[in-house]
Amino acid sequence: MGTRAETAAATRRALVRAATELLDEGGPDAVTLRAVGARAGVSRGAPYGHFTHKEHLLTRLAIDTWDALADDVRRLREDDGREPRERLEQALLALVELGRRHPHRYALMFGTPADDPESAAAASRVEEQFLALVTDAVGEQDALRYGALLMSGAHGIAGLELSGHLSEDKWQVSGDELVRMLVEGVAGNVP
Amino acid sequence: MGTRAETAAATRRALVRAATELLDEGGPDAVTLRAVGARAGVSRGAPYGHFTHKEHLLTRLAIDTWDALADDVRRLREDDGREPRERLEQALLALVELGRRHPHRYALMFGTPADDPESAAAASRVEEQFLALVTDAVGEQDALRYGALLMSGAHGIAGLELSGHLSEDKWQVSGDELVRMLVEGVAGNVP
DNA sequence: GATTTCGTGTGACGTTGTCATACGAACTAC
DNA sequence: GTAGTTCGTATGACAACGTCACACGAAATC
Repeated sequence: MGTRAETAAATRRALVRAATELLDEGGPDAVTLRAVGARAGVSRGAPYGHFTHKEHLLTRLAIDTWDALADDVRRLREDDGREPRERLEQALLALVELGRRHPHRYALMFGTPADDPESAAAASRVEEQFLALVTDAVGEQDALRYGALLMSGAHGIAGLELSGHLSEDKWQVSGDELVRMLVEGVAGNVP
Repeated sequence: MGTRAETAAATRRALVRAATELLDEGGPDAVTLRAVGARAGVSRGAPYGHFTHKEHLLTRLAIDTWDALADDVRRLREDDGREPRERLEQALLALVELGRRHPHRYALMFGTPADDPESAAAASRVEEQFLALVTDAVGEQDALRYGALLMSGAHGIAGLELSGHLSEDKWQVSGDELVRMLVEGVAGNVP
């Protein structure tokens, strides 16, 4: 890492890593450019050499999370040992689980309208992977409609869990069970 | 409005009103206590006489929106001219429509875990009203589970619409159609 | 070896949330 | 009616933040 381009790329990675850690540990308020710079071992102004403004850095975090999710779903798709419907259910559970494990990243992904084209592309890759699973499970006919319904359902379950509006005490049902009911209700009607 | 208590209450109302307008017009970033004070005709420090901190004021906005939604659903419930399933569908559509009409208020309601007990109570009132509609449509048995699933579905549809991940061009289906599919799939199985 | 490039450090500015303090008018008690 | 109290409001101040302008210095280019 002697060359300048290499150290600059390393700094950029360190910035993204620091921002991710700060977000996971302390939520969005903890992600200040000063703190990010400090944790990455650079000054408070250094991020501006790599990102135009703070939101640009946050968008990068969202893209990375989208991409990681796309990889997870892709791996699920390549697992031939399961029934299509079970793989579909696993993919929806992966989204809900992402919300549980990294709530602030999840909020970042869906928080604000994705105006950034790169972010939209990353989200599209997840949707493509997911849509293929839906097609395997319910057939090509109406896969789009069912896919939209399933994604909405899973996203709603994740969202209500995150905002604390899906207490198991109150509704007598867990998020995982809701995902199963969702798949059953949608894919069960289309044999 | 001569007495002091009256003018203070009027100021408080003006602050809430100003904050609501600023939120609707310019999103969360536009809601600064200075701007709220200015629009309400008071100084930047005046809000601290009525709310402990900024988040307290925002929580009040969320509660008011929850209460307005509860009223809407209650009115729907008292409309005896419709089939139970249609009223249920209307209630879910009301949630989605709230997201469309007041996206920033919607984000406020579900944005952060509702730690405030008053806010949780307001949300509970909506859930009670909604649960009664579900019971009318699918019976008392498993109404809780189906209610949770329907709420999740509607919330997910609203959320994906707000974040731009439910483009009709891509999925060949509108949010309203998804709500209908959701009610059909859930309430249709329980005659 | 001289010059250019560019990632980085630093100072500065405006804005924001929040607190301490001071003012003044409405309320209370005599 | 007057004196004292209460409390909503106005103002000054402070730290933290995002962001820009500028300067420095080492790597890259010739």
